[in-house]
Amino acid sequence: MQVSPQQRRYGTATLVDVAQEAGVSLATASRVLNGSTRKVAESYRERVRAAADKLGYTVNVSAQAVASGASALIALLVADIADPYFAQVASGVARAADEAGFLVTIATTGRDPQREAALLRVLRGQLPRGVILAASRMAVPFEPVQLEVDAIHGMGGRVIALGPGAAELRSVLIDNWGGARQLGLALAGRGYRRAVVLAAPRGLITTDQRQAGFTDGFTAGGGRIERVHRAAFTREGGAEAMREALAAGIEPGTLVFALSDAVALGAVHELREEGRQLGADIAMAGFDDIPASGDLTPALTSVHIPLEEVGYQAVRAAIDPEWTPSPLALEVNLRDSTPPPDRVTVDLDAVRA
Amino acid sequence: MQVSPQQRRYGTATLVDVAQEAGVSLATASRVLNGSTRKVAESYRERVRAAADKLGYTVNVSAQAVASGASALIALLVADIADPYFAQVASGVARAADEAGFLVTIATTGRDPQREAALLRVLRGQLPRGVILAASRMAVPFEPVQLEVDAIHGMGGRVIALGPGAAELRSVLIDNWGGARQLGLALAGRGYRRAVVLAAPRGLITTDQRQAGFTDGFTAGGGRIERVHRAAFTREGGAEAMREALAAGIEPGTLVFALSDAVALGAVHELREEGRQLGADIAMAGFDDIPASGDLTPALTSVHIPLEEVGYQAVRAAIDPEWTPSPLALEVNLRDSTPPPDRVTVDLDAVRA
DNA sequence: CGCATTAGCGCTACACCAGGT
DNA sequence: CACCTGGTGTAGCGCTAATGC
Repeated sequence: MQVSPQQRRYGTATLVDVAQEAGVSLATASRVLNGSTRKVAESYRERVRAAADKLGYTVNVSAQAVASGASALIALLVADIADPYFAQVASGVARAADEAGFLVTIATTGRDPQREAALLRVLRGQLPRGVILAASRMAVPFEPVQLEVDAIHGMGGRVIALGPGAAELRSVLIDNWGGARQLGLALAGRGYRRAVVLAAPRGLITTDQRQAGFTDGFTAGGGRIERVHRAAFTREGGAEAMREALAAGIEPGTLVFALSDAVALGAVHELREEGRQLGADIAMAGFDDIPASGDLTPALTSVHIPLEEVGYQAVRAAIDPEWTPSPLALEVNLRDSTPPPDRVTVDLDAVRA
Repeated sequence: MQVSPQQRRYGTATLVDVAQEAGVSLATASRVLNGSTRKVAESYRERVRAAADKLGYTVNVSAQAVASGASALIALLVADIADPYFAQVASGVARAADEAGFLVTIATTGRDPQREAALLRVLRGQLPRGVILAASRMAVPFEPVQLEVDAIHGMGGRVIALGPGAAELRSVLIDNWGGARQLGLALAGRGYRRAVVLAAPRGLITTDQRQAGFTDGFTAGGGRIERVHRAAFTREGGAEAMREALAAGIEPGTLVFALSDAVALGAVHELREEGRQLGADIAMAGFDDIPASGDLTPALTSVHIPLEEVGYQAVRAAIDPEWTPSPLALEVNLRDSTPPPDRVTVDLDAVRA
């Protein structure tokens, strides 16, 4: 925080300068330029605005924050901004924040709860109006994180969770369970009977819900979950889980369900490395429906989440007192990575059994 | 900026509280907790830290910024955070900022210079130590943007440009021209003789350089640029340009060079819609080598840019006075979207001519 | 040398006051 | 004269950095 002399304001006009230039009081200038509901005569408004324009004035938001005790800031916490899932959410957050005249600060947790807690503490120092917790939430809340969340509430900030509803937190609801169930039903309906699940470590609400929903739907449709392979909830994790799955043996015509598209993409990569074919040989379905999934050949079956909208709603939830959660529509997109399984294969299979 | 009474600090400890709790002066507490090189006896350090911990103290960065005239903030301006190119850069920025104890604010311009200027003005209000301009820069600087850049310099902030070197700005250099030239040479070397370029509107430094470099390399290798189709520098623009290109007719064995992978991905989508095949039928090369390009089948030939590193270096350039630009290594990755063109096709072609 | 004291950063919010009904 | 309307004056937000002891 060492500051060289010339770093200390040089050529940067302050409100005092503007007021002086306009020949009005500091208070009036403040009211014209930076909010307040109080009325100011049009003639004064003009003069102040002209002066501000002439001097290239910009409000010092830090000073504003110090004086008012709150800032027009939204803090966004994601696991990894390079991940298309979070990037899309961030896009919606940026759009909503911009519309509302808010600035966005972003930080990445790398999926480490310890880091998440530390970052929350730092972010709290910005007195953000809202904090959006997009990094994966645990079923059993991590104590230090919980403490920070409470502290943010204490200073008047709002904490928004994505996905699972949570007590004490506003949430943008994502029906992971329902979407996964629909997917399971649809794929069973297409004729799949055996599935292998590429899952994440237990404890993440999102993944637990997806796994449970899929299992429910797939078995309800007459299918059976043969095995579950767990690895990190990332692309690399997907490759790893798939390696494991292949080592354990996967018969042609088996469906592989990855708990996210990122995991699925990693798995597809691995599967191809091993010389297997995506589609009729090994079918694959993901979740999230990120853009890259559509570029895959054959295109990946997935459950579409309007992620940009999720981010947008999260900001609304943070800054609009009237906001109420409205369920976001998920959509199952069956594509060619899960073709109707070959009848012959199914019959042979029955015979073999 | 209206603040309800309970938004006004409640339960949030300040430095005064900590100092009181620890039984030391405000100044000492400040020195212990928030930097400064001045020495404080270990016994005092202990007491202050214990008090801070007990009260859950976090420095109010806004107050810090007001008092010191600078904040530990990096502002990042991108065209579109959902775009993998920018998402990867952002990832590197986040990592570097975190390492250095900086916070990152992010804003999206949507490729609109007008918006860029407006956002820069707002961001300036945060007194960021550095501003990273990742949104596409124009060959002819947009006046209002230039004014804001000057203002930021005036207040002691550093403005970092990505890509093309620029007078007066520190830049993380990306050798678009050289990379594109290598690509052109390599593809001519593989045997391609005719190329169609899917380009962006003139005026963007990045795209102009890539187009020029490719043209240089490809013709040097014995190839010829048949046509250039211009559309927006986005995925949708790629689809549009490809539509145009297909309408104008593309012979099998022709190489299509898209100025970015995003453009290429849009083009591939379009090409498939039209029933054409990627590879031997229509070959395609992109630029950037974003992860999604590797998931394409056949995988997309592209020029790899270490985007995460670009973001990382940008932050270093912003906060490290000693930083000097070191060229980042680009790498041409020839993949199956540009197979060696069929000899027969080439011969037939020669006969036909 | 190592601590405490304090001015002041830019701004907002409140208290205040002048003039017209 | 009390009341509104629309301006001014200024305390103080939490912190840093220069000065004092």
